[in-house]
Amino acid sequence: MAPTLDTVFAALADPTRRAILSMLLEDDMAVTDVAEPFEMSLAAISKHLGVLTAAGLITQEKRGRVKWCKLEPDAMKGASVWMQGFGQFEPVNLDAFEAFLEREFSDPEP
Amino acid sequence: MAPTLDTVFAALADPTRRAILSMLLEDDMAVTDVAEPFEMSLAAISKHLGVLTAAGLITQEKRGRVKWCKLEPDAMKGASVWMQGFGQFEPVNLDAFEAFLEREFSDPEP
DNA sequence: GTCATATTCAACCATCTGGTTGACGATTGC
DNA sequence: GCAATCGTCAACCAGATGGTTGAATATGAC
Repeated sequence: MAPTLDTVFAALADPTRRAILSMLLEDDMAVTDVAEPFEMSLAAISKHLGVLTAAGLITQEKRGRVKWCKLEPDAMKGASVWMQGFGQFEPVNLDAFEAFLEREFSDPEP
Repeated sequence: MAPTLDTVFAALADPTRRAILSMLLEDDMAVTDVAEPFEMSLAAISKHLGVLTAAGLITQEKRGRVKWCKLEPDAMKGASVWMQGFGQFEPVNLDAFEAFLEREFSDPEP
């Protein structure tokens, strides 16, 4: 699923998912280990990981019976740059600018 | 309502709200004028503006019977900094950006 | 083969979200 | 005063979201 500003921002809007991303900043982790510090079911964490994967913020690789989660920080690039556009007051058409960013960052070149 | 990462990211997850913020980048606007380009009711836009206000991304000031909306880009800072913690995202690829500007301003759509 | 571990799936539920419509209060202009 | 304009409120609706539980699927260990 192609990551978009919609999916990335929506994924980042949940504190559990942001905490998961922070954990993965230190190292890759198995699903069960990701779930351990949270007071919710493994299935709920599995859903959160699905949202993060759909947004491109993590990738999951199955080795044996363990699925490893790996942070993909580049998926934040588009969102980060979009926000930076508000730090400097460019006189540019921001709607088109947003479309430009989507093409550049969300749509891997063939 | 205190702006948080939750409210800011959630507010940014909607394309209508991002478009509104882009419009406000150029100038302050009245609610009716904000709503004009969108194909939805004024009440719907009013709700979106409420979400943006709750997130601190805009402020609204009533002068006469007109309510003016003003961008507050500083509200993005927390979210921006949080993302920077995941890596430095170079600002836009300038070559691609110039090509974009070229298409945008000098090339009428076929 | 059998059992335990790792993870997802399916169904369900409560709540949130983004939209609608119609009524309403506030303000301006004639 | 009266009509028009600006914007919000309230009630409602369909669909998404975030959680649960229990069954199912893989894989590894013995």
